[in-house]
Amino acid sequence: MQHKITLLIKEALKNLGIIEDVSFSIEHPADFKNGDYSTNVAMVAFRGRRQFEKAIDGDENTINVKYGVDFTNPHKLAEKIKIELEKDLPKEILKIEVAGAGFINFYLSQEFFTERVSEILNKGEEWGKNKILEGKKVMVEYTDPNPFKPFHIGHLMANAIGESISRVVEFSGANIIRANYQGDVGPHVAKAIWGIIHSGEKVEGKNALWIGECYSLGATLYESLHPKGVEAKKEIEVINKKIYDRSDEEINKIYDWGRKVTLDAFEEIYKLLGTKFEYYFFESEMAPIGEKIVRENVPKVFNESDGAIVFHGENYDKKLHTRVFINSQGLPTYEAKEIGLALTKFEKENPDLSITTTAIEQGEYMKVVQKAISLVHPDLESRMKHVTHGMMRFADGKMSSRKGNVITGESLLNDSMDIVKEKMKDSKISEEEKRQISEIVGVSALKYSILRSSLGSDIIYDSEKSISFEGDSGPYLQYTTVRANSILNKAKDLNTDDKKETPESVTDLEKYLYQFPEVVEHSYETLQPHHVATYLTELASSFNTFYGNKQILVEENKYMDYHLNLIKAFTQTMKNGLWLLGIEVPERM
RNA sequence: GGUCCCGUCGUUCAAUGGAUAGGACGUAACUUUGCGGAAGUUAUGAUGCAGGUUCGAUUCCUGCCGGGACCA
Repeated sequence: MQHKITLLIKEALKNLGIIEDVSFSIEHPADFKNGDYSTNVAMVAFRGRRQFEKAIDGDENTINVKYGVDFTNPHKLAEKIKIELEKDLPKEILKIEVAGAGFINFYLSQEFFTERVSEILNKGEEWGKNKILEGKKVMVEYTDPNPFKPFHIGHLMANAIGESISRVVEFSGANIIRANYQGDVGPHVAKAIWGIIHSGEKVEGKNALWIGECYSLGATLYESLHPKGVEAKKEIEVINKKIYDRSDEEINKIYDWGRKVTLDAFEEIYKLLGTKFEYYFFESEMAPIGEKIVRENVPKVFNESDGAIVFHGENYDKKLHTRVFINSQGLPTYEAKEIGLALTKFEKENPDLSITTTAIEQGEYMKVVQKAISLVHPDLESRMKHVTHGMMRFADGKMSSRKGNVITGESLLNDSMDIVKEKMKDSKISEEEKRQISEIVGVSALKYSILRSSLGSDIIYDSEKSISFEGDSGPYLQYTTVRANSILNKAKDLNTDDKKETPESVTDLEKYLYQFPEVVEHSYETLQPHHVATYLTELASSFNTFYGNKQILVEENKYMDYHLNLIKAFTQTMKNGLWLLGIEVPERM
């Protein structure tokens, strides 16, 4: 429709003799009373003429030759364009009005909206998809928790965002490959193993939570200046070496056990969250690959410096800085491993686009690493994208897994699910179904609270406020959809043969519904899932208003057939949209 | 100290350079013989400060103030 209006306007401009190339825009006004589409063409043309006037010092004759039409302000020009447009209006456009500073507003006809409702019902699960990335392969890396450390709410945040981005990209026609990158070697593992050994307990039957506590113990002592801490630090460094060369039988055993236990625990959480990864990359595997690439590219890209190998980012872009890729002990750093990872992704799947999502604090680091990669492989530069998200923070400061003041993802999920159970305590639903519903709704509350705001901003963790079940929330969207489905179920056996009239007025519900594909596209272009979240909330709200104003299932409703189709179109759109956020819709709640 | 990001109702979050800056929470009223009240309706209330560009600036530019990230 937007395209059609663009052509109409271009035609009108031509007929008016405006030969200047006017780059106007067409958008949906924020307020429906200003029409369904709106263009600023008159204002842009006016500005164009003003600039033209300045350039030629106001020679009236020349101006009017160039513009073919005389106008003293945008509003007057808009009126002229309007009259031109009205000479041949297509049936989808009901009327045109000029308003404000010179906007030309298009009001679509009831027929247009009725057709959209049918289109939604025909497309079903395909509704909202586009073909921008048809035939393309896109790899998305996200979550990235570390074995031997707790899966904290930051990982929960990363997972919700990465999963939603994956789905939005998938709706744009791409073949999606989900990847997870995990640090299975390094000081944090040594700290955890030190903690396990010094707990004096047997590992049999112990879980990931316990390993997390052992890690916290080791990490705290490692940083302590107390004699005990100094001693622990030495021991941890010894363990760290032994993990690398696998020279100690007992440590190998603990390592293999702990790695499996924590990874299995992560898998439980992924299942609950609805994520399934195709690839798991590990730092231990990326280290030798990255090291080799770095050493091969000295001195072309990397340089030796005091026994280490570094990359001088500032030589290429003054916004970058120097980072160490192989340290003075000859060991590859995170940077080297990151190079190994990036190239492994391209070697395994050769994606057209490789998206990496990390916390915002990795932003500067990734810029340097990606510059280094693009110097080694110039063809990959345009195929790598880095998306950052904010942190989960306590109201009084930063959350740190190193200090142990973390909220685990599991406990937050449990809290959220408990609130749902509490809300359902008086309902007659069976305990088993209540458990299932509490999972779906609890996860939704959490995911929505993460996905509702634009990426990059922090989320302040407050146990009272961060999980919301009313108003602007995941459960609100689910509840509204469930209610709509409930009407459809009740209407199944009703005969609507004599209730097939089409109403003359169009509600906000229809006006939101047809915009869904545009929202998906916008969300892909910006890689920002919150556009979908915001849209769904507006859509659900418009349904609730509709629901409050209309009696659907009453004998007098001669529009019943159309209303039921409209509700079907609504539930379909909600279902598709919530899927993009990684949220399911329960049967009832 | 350098580079980058961010300052919007009391709180939390929106707004491709557009129209009266929009939701949610909170607060104050109201709506249930009407299909699910986790809902709806109404009221309340904000662009850090000072300039600049523009027909038009929350958005772009400059300076200042305040917060954060990375680097040193």
